[in-house]
Amino acid sequence: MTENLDQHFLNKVFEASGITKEELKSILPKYKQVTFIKNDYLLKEGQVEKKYWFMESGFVRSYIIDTEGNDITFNLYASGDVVIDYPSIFFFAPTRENIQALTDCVCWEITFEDFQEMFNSISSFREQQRSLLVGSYFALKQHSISLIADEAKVRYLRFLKEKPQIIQNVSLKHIATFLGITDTSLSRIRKEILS
Amino acid sequence: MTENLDQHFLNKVFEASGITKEELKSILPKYKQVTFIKNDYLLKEGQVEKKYWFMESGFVRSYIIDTEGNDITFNLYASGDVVIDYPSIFFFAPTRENIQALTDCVCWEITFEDFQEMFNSISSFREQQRSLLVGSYFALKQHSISLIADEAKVRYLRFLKEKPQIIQNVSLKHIATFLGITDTSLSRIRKEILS
DNA sequence: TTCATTTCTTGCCATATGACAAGATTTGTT
DNA sequence: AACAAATCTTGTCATATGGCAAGAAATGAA
Repeated sequence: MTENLDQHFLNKVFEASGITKEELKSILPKYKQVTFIKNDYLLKEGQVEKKYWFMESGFVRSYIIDTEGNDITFNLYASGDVVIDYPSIFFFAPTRENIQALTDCVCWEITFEDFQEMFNSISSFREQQRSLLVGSYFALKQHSISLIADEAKVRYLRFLKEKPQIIQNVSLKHIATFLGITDTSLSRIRKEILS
Repeated sequence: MTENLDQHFLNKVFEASGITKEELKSILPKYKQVTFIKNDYLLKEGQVEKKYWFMESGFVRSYIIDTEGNDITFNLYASGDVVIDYPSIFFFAPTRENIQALTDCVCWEITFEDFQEMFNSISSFREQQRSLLVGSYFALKQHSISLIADEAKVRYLRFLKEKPQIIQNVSLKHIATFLGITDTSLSRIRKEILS
């Protein structure tokens, strides 16, 4: 890992958030580049998450197994996204969620300790991280409203528009459960859209 | 407002969060007791939220009007809950949501400035407020999964168990849209449960 | 290339829930 | 008390989506 090149990706992540170059010098070294290969688990049900990741490349899926044993995709992540289970990491609670690499991935990992230390000492980092959390909350809120208010076709079309690269790289059955429908229904919806 | 008595409620809110008596002396005065009467709006679509509330008594509903003009309850609040639209307050963004008192309410109001100042200067306050946000995120996550994985009857029964006081005090049509169904369906589900 | 596995599509039928409308009941107002 | 308005229930019918299974297509392994 050549230090200068490695930092390129995170520089891009942080540059828009009012963090100074000086602060970046203490922030960036806390992030470690890690790679996952297809099917690796970033987090498994029952574990307490102690670190989280910025994704540089690849695709990741989080899912839960519901009470009837169904596999339900809770979220799909791509380049630029933050992969984190907030409740587990902040409450030191065993997660109910599995997070798995769908493809080989390059990620930037930070431990909760390092995060916590910088969150308390660097106010611009604090603002940026809080924004990420609120942004996740907002996205989840939109998704939740969509599940109630929109029919499945609309949810699919919206997702297609917002995350085309995910539609192209993730299998339909995973996208379907994320949208709250079966793969069969999604297949029919796609057929209907084509005509 | 007699200072000593007024603070009783917030003392209870803060006491479990490791905030010292000393710190409470600077925190509590920032909260102002306010009352809303039935049908008052705490927040209206298009506004930027600049304060938020701890509820001491009463019931509050947040709702959005979707693209087809349907009124959809997004959340229902009761005593002890925090009434806040995180994305609006943190991003200074006009909200899409309406927040309205369903009954007369007593609340404790804090402005975003005061919040922000204490968030940056008092670490235990910061932890407590971050926990509230993560807790909201977690609740929303559970609700979202339930919308996908559970049939309507299960969602109703779970809500009935978790928030019985809301079921007893809020009209069915509001509870129904919160659960993602129509009031007609909810009425049938209730009938079915009785037998 | 060949075979096995996974993914996607399609058909048939079942079912949960919605749309609409009419009563019944409750609540609020004067 | 008496009326109006809002809320809740119920009936009939429509429809989006699910369950299951079979085949087609794509992917991966040897």
